Amino acid sequence: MSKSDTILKLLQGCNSLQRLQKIHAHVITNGLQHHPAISTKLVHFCAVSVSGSLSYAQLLFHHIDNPQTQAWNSIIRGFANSPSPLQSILYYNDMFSSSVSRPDNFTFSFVLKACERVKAENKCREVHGTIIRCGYERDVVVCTNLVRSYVGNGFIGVAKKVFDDMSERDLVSWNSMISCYSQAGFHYEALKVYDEMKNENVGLDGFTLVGLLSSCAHVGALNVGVNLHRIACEEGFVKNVYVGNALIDMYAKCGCLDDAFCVFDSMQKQDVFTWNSMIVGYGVHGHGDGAISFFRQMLMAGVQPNSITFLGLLCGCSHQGLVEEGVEYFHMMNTKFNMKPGIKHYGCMVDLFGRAGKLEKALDMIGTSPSQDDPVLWRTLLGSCKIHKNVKIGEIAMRNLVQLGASNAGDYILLAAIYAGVKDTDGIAKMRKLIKSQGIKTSPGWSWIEVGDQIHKFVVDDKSHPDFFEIYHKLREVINQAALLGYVPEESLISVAGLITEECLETSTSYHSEKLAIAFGLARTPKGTSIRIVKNLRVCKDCHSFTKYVSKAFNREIIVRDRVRFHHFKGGVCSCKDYW
DNA sequence: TTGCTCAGAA
Repeated sequence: MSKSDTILKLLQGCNSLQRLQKIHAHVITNGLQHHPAISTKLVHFCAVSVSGSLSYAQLLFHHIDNPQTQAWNSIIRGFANSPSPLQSILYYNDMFSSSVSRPDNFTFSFVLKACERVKAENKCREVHGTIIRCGYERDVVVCTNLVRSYVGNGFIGVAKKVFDDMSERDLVSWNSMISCYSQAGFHYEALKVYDEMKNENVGLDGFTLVGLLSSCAHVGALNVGVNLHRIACEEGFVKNVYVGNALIDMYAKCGCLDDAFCVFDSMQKQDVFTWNSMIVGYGVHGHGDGAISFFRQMLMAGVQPNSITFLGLLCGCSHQGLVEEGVEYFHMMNTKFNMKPGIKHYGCMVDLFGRAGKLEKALDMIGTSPSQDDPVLWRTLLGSCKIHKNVKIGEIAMRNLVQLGASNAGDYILLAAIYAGVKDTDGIAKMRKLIKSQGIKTSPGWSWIEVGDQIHKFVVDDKSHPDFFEIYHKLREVINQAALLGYVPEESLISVAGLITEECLETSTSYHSEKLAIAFGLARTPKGTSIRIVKNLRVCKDCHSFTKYVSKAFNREIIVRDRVRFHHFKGGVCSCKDYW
């Protein structure tokens, strides 16, 4: 066996950096440092292996006279997955300007990963052009990476076009499209991709299920989620811990804590994600005690909590008014678990004190937080001032938001509602004028409803639904039925001292998105079944009252998940006891 | 030597 063959063999069995350095020394003493296959292997090991070292890979790489494509690929790949992915793009540029070696399908896949991670949108487009010029636009892996890179850079439409134009799409391509949509917040689109996927006979796996379940959780698509759960059982994916965790999250976010627990209980292995999904689930439902109980069990099971565990706990304490417990866990982070509370934990504490009416303490909390420049903290405080009708601190919060240049329509509406709460008509007029004169934009309100396995989305005064004529007809009938039981529509916004939402600003008519969704639900679902609505904004006072009457008039349970919490309407009353 | 997965207050 020749010396170079011996060294190549040694390299194959190499499993640590120290061992590699010894082999490297051996390479040098034998004068083989310019042997192409050896130097390429050395660089590959250092750049890609978990026990490698990128800086050592760089050192080796710069000693190669004319690095071959494979060596370039290793260094580009290594940096693409490293904490400094920009380096990967710089090496890619170098390859074009200073090397005779040409990029191949691997090079493009790796550099696209780097573009995705550093948000290099222009580079992503440029690489796309090069891919076409070099004739790799039919490579399924390259195109899948291109889709991911475009989504990661915010070009959702371009990504979908690349995906649609792919000559071949395998299961990973479909999974990537779904998970990209899901992670970018395009949940409705993610579920639509699944509909397309079903016609293509590519099957599905754990990755598919996790992406889809995550989108179901976000939009509250329980029927689709339950269907996926059934498929997961049939196809043997329920043992996959990622799938189990995604199922727990889906059930919890759809308001079915019992089903979430069933999944939790049936899992053979529970990791920190599993426990967190339960704790957060109980937390967002306002069951602080449930979250605490799971937290204790988690510690007994020997699972180490992390920062999200505490967010779930603090959120639960805040919604249930468990101030003392919340304070205890906030301190415990530092004293017992050596974790520094982040800005989001401070946000929970501001909410905890604020909700409980301890507004001065909430204000102090912002003072001690790592950043007083975070608009979210001040906005949380403003929300608490609305609940407790505190004009003084409300104005302080607003002043800070304005100074930070972060005030939005929602904030002015909150302050207007605070003025309305104390019947300060001048204050209300001031807010109304500000909103009008500054042309402050509201975020558009929408409501989803799931009927069968389809999701129907409505906006205020929506006329885009193919059956809108029928829906409006039904809504008028529903309003009449509700009126027979005593429902009186609230006339206009700010003049009433009630809950005013952004949606109220958009229109003065009574056709808010959730009313349309409710009318549609009544028309399209069997009598006696529950109707589930998901909203992106808070429920307004008028819609809340309307939904109570509808639940009684039509003998239906109506479950509304708004931006902050769940409302379960049944027999004319709501689970929030009109306090939200 | 390529590509895809789970948790968060307001």
